[in-house]
Amino acid sequence: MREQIRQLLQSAVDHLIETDTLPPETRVDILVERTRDKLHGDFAANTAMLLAKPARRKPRELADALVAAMPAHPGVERVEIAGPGFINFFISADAAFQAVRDALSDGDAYGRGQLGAGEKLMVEFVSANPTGPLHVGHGRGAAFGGALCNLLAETGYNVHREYYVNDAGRQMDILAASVWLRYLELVGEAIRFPDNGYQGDYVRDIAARLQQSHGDALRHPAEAVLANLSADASQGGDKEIHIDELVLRARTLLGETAYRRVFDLALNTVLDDIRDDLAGFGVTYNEWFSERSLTESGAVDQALEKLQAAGHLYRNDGATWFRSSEFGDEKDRVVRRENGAITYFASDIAYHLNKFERGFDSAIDIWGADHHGYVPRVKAALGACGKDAERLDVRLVQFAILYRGSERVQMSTRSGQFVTLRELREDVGSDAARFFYVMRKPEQHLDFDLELAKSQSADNPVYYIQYAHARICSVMRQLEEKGMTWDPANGEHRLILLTESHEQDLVTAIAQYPELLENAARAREPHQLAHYLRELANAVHTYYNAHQFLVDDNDLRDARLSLILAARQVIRNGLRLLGVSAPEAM
RNA sequence: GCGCCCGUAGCUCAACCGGAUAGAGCAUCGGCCUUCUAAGCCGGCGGUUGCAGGUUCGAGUCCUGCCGGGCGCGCCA
Repeated sequence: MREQIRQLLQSAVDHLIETDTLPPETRVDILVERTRDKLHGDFAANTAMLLAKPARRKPRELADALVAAMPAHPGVERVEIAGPGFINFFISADAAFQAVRDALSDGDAYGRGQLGAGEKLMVEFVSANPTGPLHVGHGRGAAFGGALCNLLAETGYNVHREYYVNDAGRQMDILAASVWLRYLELVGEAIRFPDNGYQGDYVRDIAARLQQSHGDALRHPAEAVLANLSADASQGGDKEIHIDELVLRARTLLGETAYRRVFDLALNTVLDDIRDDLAGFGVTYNEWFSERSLTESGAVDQALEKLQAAGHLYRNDGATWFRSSEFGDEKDRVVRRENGAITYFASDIAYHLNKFERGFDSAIDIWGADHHGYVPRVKAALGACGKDAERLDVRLVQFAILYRGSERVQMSTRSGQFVTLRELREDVGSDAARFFYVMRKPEQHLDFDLELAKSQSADNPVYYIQYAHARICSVMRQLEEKGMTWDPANGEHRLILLTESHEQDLVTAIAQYPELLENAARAREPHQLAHYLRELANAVHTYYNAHQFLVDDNDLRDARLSLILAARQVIRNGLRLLGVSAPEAM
């Protein structure tokens, strides 16, 4: 309906241009909005006000002309001009009820749209380093990314969900070394665990698996492991140098083959855990893309050669730098260190080039907000390689700040002090967690009070919405128990009997759903859907309390049941996009 | 110091590319269960949208400058 009204206005504008009421070449974005106040009708357009300036005429005068030039439409009952020049549209009851019929006939497909027009879009999200379990900070990225992907897919984008696995970096080496040191402890060596090693219990678990599969085969005497190491931080030294020496020691003593076994066991164990965790959270991927595959295939070298050939690299202090400052970054960045190792940034350049070379029309990256300084350099690299950096859309998600009561919970993967996503799911459930995460717009800091989420989880708005769904299911069970029936065909014919204001409100809410999805997808804001569902649930609960559905009058009962079943369908569809279940009973 | 994000009711947050009288939940006060699930509904209280300018027919929304909070500024990832 909104689109039809937009077209009516467009033809009116065209007509005014043809008749010279408006100057030729007049361009205006015709925006049709839902009204906030029923007195203003169902839809409103500000077109006349926007045209006032180029036309040098008063808005209300133009509104009159637009209305006069507008073709008739059976769904539009009347049009009014109000306020400073709004054109308000009142749609017919029958046109409004069409949404109810659509929701019932389209079922799970109700709300789907063509905004994306099949655009091939890659969304990369979470992509946490596989050096430990996901924590609650990653949970927000997972919930947001998962919901956004669903939303975009529902509105006509061809969405590819991807997790970038950082399986090639120094952090992974530190994890492998940490596992090996814990293994040495298990087999009886008196080693000293480094300050900068991974401290979590999962490291010991992986070490135990290593012992199960390899016995004593990877054992080396503690003296050999610890010999001639520089001081650790707590010994007055540099923890980074210390840990790098330990990694090197592990590679040397174990040899490359055995070291790779330890490394891969650590990687695969953590990755399996992450995969399982996300699946349990309702988040799945089309592809887990390996960083190592980029280095091993030579893609990173090729990317650097490409930059080199274009003259965007230079050497300074023994390192190789990318002239990113010429592409909008605040300063140049190192891509190859003095010791010859490529930087994380270099493989990220290769990865982002790879995204476009794989044929995606555009890409969305979802990052933690602490990486915001990274955006300009990645876009700079794309630009320097001749790609359109505008096709990369980086969405930053602010941190979820955890509280236990009023006390802030400090988290660090390295120290092993964090609340895992798995713990959160077990405590508050996936439904509540996913909804809570996605309720706020991503750039808003999220205060996540664990005590509140656990102790008062019934207050979580997700239950309010689920309850509306369950109540409708319950009505249908009661229908059967009372020996009554619902005739869908008759219900559709009798919708005109739904004249109560609560019924009108619910009809409007149902009709709004496809438009809402489009708005939310365009803005990349799944939280709009969460808020919409709350309002829809409110309309259901209000209606439920005000009117009896299982009445003796067959026609009225059929009509009312059709309405609430349409509402149930929308709740179900919306919750599905958010990754939240729609229980039939609570 | 520079950059990005945020600042709206006591608290947590909405407000659809700028639009009509800034809305919800929680908290608080008061009503509604012999009737389809009270995890619900209805009503009251609660606002100089951080401050000061500017642009506009119109600003919570855009621009400038302050104030306050968060994050980032590495040959780490």
